[in-house]
Amino acid sequence: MSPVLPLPVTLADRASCAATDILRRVGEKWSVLILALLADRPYGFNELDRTVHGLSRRILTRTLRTLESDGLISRRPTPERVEYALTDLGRSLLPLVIAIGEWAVEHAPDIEAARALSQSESL
Amino acid sequence: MSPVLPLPVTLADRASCAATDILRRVGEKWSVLILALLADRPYGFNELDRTVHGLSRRILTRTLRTLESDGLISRRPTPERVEYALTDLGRSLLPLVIAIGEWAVEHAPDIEAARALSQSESL
DNA sequence: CTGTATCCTAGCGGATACTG
DNA sequence: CAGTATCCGCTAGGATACAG
Repeated sequence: MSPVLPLPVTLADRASCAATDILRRVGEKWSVLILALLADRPYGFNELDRTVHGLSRRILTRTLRTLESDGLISRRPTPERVEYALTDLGRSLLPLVIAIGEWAVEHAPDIEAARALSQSESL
Repeated sequence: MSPVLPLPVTLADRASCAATDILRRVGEKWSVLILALLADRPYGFNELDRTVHGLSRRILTRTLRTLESDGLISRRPTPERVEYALTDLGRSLLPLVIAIGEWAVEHAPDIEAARALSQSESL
């Protein structure tokens, strides 16, 4: 009935395709964390490097570039450092992402249970 | 998956870690679309295969397995077919994902502009 | 301080063919 | 009808070293 990917018809279809696009970008391993940090205040490059443990400089650079090219964060070089900050666009997206995070925290037991169940079934 | 980050402290931190976890699963290429379809009614395997063009059987199977093991959809074999349906958990998540999709549709021009800009800058 | 350059691994996404 | 089995390319993620 509903013709899918090429021609999304319903709002849910169109929204779901657009959603996947964003989810895949924001779903990159460190994107959300960086967005959450920048929500408080701007950060310098090395500041981010020091703050986020386990994140290599290479990946940090790439993640920042991606977020910047999507217009979610801004990059402003100053004499002392390069400052990254949330844009208005990024700031408007953040609540939605945080909402998913809160959903995940709230339903963690259900998800855990489901995974444990499917785990035990596969044995 | 990875044993996540360093001790998340604030609610935003905790939510952002949990968010990444979910985003990465739901961000799989066909997950949202399948969830959106099942939001209407249950579907059989081949019905999904026929409805979603461009999706191979192998990927469909894997996607369904993942969604099922996360408790977002249910799998019920009947004499005629195997029926996949949204669970309550999945149904509770869907609005949040759709919200992101709507955000994406609404801000598509901004994102486009940002990408075009960064594209032209790199030349 | 702010990155690049190289090299490597694991996993997603897909094409194609086969199975009970 | 509902999947598996094989094989393959691409890219995210990371370790390490070097550079302006």
